Amino acid sequence: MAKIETPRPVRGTQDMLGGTPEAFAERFAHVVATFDRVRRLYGFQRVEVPVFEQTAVFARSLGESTDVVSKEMYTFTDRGGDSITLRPEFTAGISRAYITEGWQQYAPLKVATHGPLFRYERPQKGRFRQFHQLDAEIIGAAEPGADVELLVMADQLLKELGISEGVTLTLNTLGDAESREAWRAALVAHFMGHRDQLSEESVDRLARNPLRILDSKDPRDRPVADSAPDIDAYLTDEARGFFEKVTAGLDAAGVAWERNPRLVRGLDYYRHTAFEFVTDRLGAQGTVLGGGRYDGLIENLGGPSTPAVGWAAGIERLAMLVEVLEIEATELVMLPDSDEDVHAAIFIQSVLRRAGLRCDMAFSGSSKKRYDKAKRSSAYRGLTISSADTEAFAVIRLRDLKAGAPPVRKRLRTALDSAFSWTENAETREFTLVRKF
RNA sequence: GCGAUCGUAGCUCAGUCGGUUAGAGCGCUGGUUUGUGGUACCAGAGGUCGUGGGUUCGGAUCCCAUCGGUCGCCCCA
Repeated sequence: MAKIETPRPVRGTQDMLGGTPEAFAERFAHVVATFDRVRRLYGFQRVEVPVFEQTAVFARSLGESTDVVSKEMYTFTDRGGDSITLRPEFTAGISRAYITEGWQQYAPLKVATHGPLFRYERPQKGRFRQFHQLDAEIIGAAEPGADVELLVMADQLLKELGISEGVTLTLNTLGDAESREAWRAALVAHFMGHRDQLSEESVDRLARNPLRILDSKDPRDRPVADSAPDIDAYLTDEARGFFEKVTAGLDAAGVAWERNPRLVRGLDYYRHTAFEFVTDRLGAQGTVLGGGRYDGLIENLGGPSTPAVGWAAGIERLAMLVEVLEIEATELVMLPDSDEDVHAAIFIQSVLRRAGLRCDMAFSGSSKKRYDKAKRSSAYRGLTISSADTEAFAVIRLRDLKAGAPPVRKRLRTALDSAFSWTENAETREFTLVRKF
């Protein structure tokens, strides 16, 4: 018979198993749970949007011809002939829903979501083809207070995850449309003047995406990039005022921030505030949480001119930074003394579990093997279950397996009450159980 | 799309100037120890050395190709 070949996992996808020493699945869940708790503190409503959309949703919002759209999306034609794309981000889908579901009536809308996203990229540390993000958006608020609120929430989230140490909020303004155009023109002029000193890649960027030269990693570009003009001189009074209100709000909330005049965005719809929480603990992927104001996006999608601001954070990246969590250990492992006691053990275990105790029992094995297995596991205690000489249901006894296990005897007594009348021998500490019903 | 690096048991790895039957620890399976208890003892299963080709009397080991993982570049919504 031909050997069946197991299909390999798709490149850039991950499988996460809980209960392992790395506890990655637990850390992942912890990040999500913390986000869900914090977003409620700020009054962000949970929103659910589809995992796939018509390709146009992302193509229009991102700009038809960018690399991202042409090369880095999971796009396919479905059976009905429609072009469908797996969401590479949350913002476009939420914006589409804002328009098509009439959510304008709730503006300003504060929403949060999380889930899987898909990008056709080469995987590396902290980058996957299916990955997961937390997302928060405020739609329909033009005030800098919205930017502040999102940043304060992000700051609290990172603090509550215990990873704010070594993570810095870096902040910039891209100005309003007028400021941005003036700055862009000045940058192009500056880079044209030093064209011969730029890397080949940056010469290419000059035509495609000149702002991106500013945050180039190539050391050859740094002198020219560092001497390029900041946006400050090109800001309109309005744009400057907006940015000042954002930074003043952060100061008022006690959120630490750093100005990074080299922080830019690849897409044209960004206005005013752009920010990233960065760290050096994730290899080449420094950004842990990033976002900004995208006042032009909803209009790009055919909606009314609507101001909006939001951020997203990679759950895997956050999970890599949080401490390894203590895995919730089994409290009681059933240890039937012989095969005849297995059914009694099954019943007792079901009673204890209904009462909220974390119990487990091996599927097979002699009492010795069961004991060995329990001893090697992380379980706190064993519960031996043996037949009684009398007509009693069973005799049970607690056995410590780990030093420093949290007390359980009191809860055990209460749990037993629900199904047994029992006596506890003060000397041997054995419980003799008699079924109530 | 480009580059570097790594692929040996379920896991972590040893073995590689070419030479008997490819090893260890952990895990797994079975057994022994008549037991308030041991991180015991014994045995066993499990490998096309990623895949294909080449050089050679002989390849896990050298060469080429290919696939896959990891990390980086590009890109970063």
